Amino acid sequence: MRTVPSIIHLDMDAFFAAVEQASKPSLRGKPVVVGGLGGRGVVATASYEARRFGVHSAMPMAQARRLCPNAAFLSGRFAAYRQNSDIVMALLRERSPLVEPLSLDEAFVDLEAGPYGPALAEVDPETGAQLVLAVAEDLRADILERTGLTASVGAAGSKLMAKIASEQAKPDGLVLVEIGSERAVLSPMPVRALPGIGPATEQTLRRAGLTTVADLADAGEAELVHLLGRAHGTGIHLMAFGHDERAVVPDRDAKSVSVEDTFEVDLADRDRILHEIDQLTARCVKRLRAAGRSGRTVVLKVRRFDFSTLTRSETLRAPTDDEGVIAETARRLALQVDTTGGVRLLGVGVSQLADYTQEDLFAQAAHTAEVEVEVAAAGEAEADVEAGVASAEVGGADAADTAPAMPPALRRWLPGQDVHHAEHGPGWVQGSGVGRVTVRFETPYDPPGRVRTFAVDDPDLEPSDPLPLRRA
DNA sequence: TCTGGGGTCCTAGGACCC
DNA sequence: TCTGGGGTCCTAGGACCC
Repeated sequence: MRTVPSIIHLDMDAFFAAVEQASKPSLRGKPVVVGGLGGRGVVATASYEARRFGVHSAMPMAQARRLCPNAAFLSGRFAAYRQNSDIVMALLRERSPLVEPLSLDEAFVDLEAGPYGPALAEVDPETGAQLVLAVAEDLRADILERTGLTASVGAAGSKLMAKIASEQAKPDGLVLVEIGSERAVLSPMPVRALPGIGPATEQTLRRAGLTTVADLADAGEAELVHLLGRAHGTGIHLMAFGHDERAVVPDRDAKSVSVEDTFEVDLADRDRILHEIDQLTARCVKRLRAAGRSGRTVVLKVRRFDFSTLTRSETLRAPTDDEGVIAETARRLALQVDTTGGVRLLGVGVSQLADYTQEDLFAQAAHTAEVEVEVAAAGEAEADVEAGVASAEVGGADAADTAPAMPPALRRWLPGQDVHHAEHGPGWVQGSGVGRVTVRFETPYDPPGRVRTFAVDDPDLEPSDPLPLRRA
């Protein structure tokens, strides 16, 4: 048990939308919505201005447009988010080597392991809390100075309470939960405030008459285990008392790699489905190899026209990063799924990852031989596999979307995208349609800029990298 | 204009082995 | 003839998080 609230949880405020507003001066103070702009997109992040209209994360984009038609709707710029996330994480590591990122915009830090550790170990609890507050405010000021973005911070004696504190601190705030006050803070909160309690668990608890964290503490472990199962029940029982001994652990290795796509229109054609599986496999393998890993279990995910979702998996005899082996496996799994009525989403993933890549040619050859025997045993399946392979190869050969140099006429201009014009300099795409693209020319360092419209194939206009939010 | 994409952890049943 | 228990691996699905 800590005597000083030396674990902090940092959470950037409306991160994606805030990066957009910092990058694009004309959007500051205005509603901004970042997410999928297609017919089936959802909101990733809404700025606080957009939230006032009821727009929030995971909401269908169509609904967000109805609620807030005057917002700027932007597709994400992950390079820009990554850039700024790297700056923030580096500032955290100046305070302690024990930084556990949870996503691009969120992390735990254990200050006891860093330069303030010795001081925190010496002082009385009251002085320790003051020191933590000073460190956290200094951190928030550094982040603002280096990125122009605001962060909220919670400080406490455990991950659980630090996370709850940062939620209370939002936006642009700092909250510290004093050691010993955990139960008083938690008791009046709705059960949903506890991480790990989502809509389904909330319903289960509500049916049992449990709505606040105090109710959970009173219920007792046996009842919670009965309602929620062993692991979840005991975990939530501990949390309800503010007990949480989990350590801050940096550098967690990924346990799976996966790629998925929702299609604008459901896929009905089997050959088209097999072709998409090949494309997804290629993307999955690229990321697997970039991480220097290989996997033993191949997972195919299918979401059907009615949103019913299922997975099929197969575990190989040895880990592989071979695109052919993984694609062959995923295609075989696809043939086990009933796709009549259409397919809304396909996904390909790999799990049971091995630490490094080893070409186990013998195991792969043995596996392939095994599969051929199985397939030969089922005549109909054999015909399907061969038809699938043949059409996928044809599809791959003429797929223009993978060509490295796309002809300018086929270029896609996405709202929010960074561009550079030979004459007008840096700007971003406001919108495009009917052969035209509208660009606003402004940078993070200047007042709002002017808008101009070009032909979509204007040779002077090209995509560009995001600018840093602060000049070097 | 209903419902993204990338993950983690847990449960439960069946196979298989000792 | 009737009847074990435990452990591990694989598969499928579900809840949850950002």
